[in-house]
Amino acid sequence: MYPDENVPEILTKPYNPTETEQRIYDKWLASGFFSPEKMIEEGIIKEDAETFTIVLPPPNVTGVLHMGHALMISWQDIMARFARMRGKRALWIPGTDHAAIATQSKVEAQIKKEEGKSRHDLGRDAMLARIDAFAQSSHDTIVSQVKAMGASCDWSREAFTMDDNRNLAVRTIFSQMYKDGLIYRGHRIVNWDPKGQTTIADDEIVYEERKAKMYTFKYSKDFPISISTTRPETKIGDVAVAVNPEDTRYSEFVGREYDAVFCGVPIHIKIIADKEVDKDFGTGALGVTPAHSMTDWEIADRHDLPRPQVINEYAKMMVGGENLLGKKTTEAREVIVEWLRAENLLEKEEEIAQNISTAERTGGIIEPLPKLQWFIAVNKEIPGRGKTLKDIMREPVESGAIKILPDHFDKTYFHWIDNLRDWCISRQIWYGHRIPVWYKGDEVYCGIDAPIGDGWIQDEDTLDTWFSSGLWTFSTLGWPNNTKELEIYHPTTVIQPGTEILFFWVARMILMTGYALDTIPFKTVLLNGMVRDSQGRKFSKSLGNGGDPIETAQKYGADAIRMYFAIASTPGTDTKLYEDKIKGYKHFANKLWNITRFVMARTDTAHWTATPAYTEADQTLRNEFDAIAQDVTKDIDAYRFYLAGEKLYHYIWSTFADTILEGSKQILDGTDADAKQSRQVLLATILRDSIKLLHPFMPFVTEELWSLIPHQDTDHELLMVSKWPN
RNA sequence: GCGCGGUUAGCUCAGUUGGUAGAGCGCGUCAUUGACGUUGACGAUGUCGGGGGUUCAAGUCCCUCACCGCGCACCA
Repeated sequence: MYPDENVPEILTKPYNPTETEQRIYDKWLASGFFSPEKMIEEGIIKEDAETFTIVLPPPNVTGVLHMGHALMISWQDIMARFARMRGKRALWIPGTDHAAIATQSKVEAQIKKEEGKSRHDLGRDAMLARIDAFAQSSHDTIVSQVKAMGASCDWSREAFTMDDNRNLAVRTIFSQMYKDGLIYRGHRIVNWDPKGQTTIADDEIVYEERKAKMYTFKYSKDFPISISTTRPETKIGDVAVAVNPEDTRYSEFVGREYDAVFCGVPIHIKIIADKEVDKDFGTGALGVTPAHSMTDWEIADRHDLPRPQVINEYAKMMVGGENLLGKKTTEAREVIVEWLRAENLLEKEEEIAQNISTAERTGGIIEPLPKLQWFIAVNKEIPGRGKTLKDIMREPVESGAIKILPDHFDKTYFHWIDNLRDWCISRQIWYGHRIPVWYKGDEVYCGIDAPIGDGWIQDEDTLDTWFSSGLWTFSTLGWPNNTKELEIYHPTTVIQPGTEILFFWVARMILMTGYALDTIPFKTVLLNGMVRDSQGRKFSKSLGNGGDPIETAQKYGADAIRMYFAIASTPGTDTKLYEDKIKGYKHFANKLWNITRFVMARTDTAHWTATPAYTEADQTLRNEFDAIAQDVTKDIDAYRFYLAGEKLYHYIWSTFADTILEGSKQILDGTDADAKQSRQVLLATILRDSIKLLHPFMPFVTEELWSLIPHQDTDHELLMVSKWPN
């Protein structure tokens, strides 16, 4: 029986994360060491220490943190704490994202539900005030949750994608791009979301497979060619029938023009030949509707065709007689099909599977419409640079200046760039960065600030949220001001987004940084997959399948969730969440707690501070540990947290506790004084170094234990800034 | 249609450069008033999706097929 005289009272009870974590986080905050400048001031690191910079992918201010955020914070904090302990000038910049359409539609839905009002009932200013209030409260929740996960972010540098500094950055880069001719206003066919009443970018479209009816018919009895469509209501807007140039069935008609009255609407159809037409699809003839189909718009470009619009922003018919005018597209479709039947023009009706385009945020069915919008030209040469924005996006990944992990994602990335069209950046919503363009009569002014003089009216539209997110690595460091911080901390070291925002965000950051600073935003892109429930489903409120990391942290400790995500999740791959496993890591924290209790009970301070002199057997054990430590260091360096975490878990539990510690009992109770002394030092030093190695993964329990064990002079009283072993 | 990923123990997943198949959970047997029951010891379970190839040696490299997931394109 060993008296616990060397053991602090707190260690005699099981480890209690909920009692500990808040206290520890406050201690870290009070130290100021989340700011690298404070570490320099205290002499812990040198001013010229290598930098490690990471920006937090800013969570949307649309509510609360979810498991995906918990994963993201777990990995990033491992990197930040690891870098800090290795003596780097480590900076982790936190922030939140205004998320434009996501936030606005959330608040709109809430107001609609609770007060039955639309945003137009409230008006722009009142609506924006409501959104701001919501965003502020979401922000506060999110920040407290990020802290609860133990994130060692430098809160003094916290940013918001729509605060004053970031707004200045947006206006600055917009006007530069405008002057360079890379941003232009154009009347083009865009993805219109009738539900959200805004345009959206190509990559904001989500395709859903549905069954649809395809109708085959002729415009009129004497029209020579049959066409097929799933959307008969758009055919009022047809101006041509296109066939493949090689299609001999129709070659005699090419060049001819016909007039018809289609469901009461006069139309004029020209027969044209275009290579885009697949002669094996349907009848091999395509009714060309330039205003309501992307490909048809391009065909119209090539053949100089008119582009009459027949469907409006509310997905209702804007031409036709009483039977059509003002009707929803789905109703109009019925009307026209009935008319075709009555006129005996309908030749075939068949069910086909088709991909329908929906808006990512609102779920609205996309209606392609011609509209006057703002675009970024990705294929245009940048004045004085001899390359395009597409080149800027492609080059650093091609050359290896930016490394994507897992590396097979670079193929996906290049594929996306190759298919990229001009980026539509204007949105008809209110919440977001207002486009810095003003109009007066025919005059157009673009600048960082409003033009001088009366009568200027600012563009009503706001910018795609990813426009400001694209500036995140450098706008958070003070750009467009030429700050010292920008010089020191940029390009950042690594960024860690989910695979689903590789295009939305990663590509846009590379574009914006390459354009504005002629450099890269980061050197490594570490992608994480999605966190799903144990059945592989997405977490969602409607499913009620949980997914609240804070609730889970209260139950098992933030350390347990962090260790879980470190080990259970590999780059680029989805992770299913199992509570039992998280529970296992809570047990592990307690195991470490009890290991410390044992070691402290059988050692005294001298063993922790002595210069080690081991017996041969103990030296071997120490060497084994050193090898593990080196491995772990290499693994973290190479972003293999799952390997590092698992090695530590195993070493500490199976090797250190079950083998070394169990084997020590005999030695400690034995009569060989040298062996005993050696073993006591061994236990103390391996434990101390294990606590260090584990700190990036499980910062709370390790910091708490650190405060209880004796230290060497070379170590700091805070584990967070103590020296990494090896 | 093009591309990417996955398929390893009952379940969930590792397996970094090719060198005798691993972990956790679960399961079975046993132990224990001695740091910890949030414990310990021991144990069972695998034609590493199918087929072919390269190699002294393949879960790992190459080809091919199947199924699952995803991205892009098409979507008249």
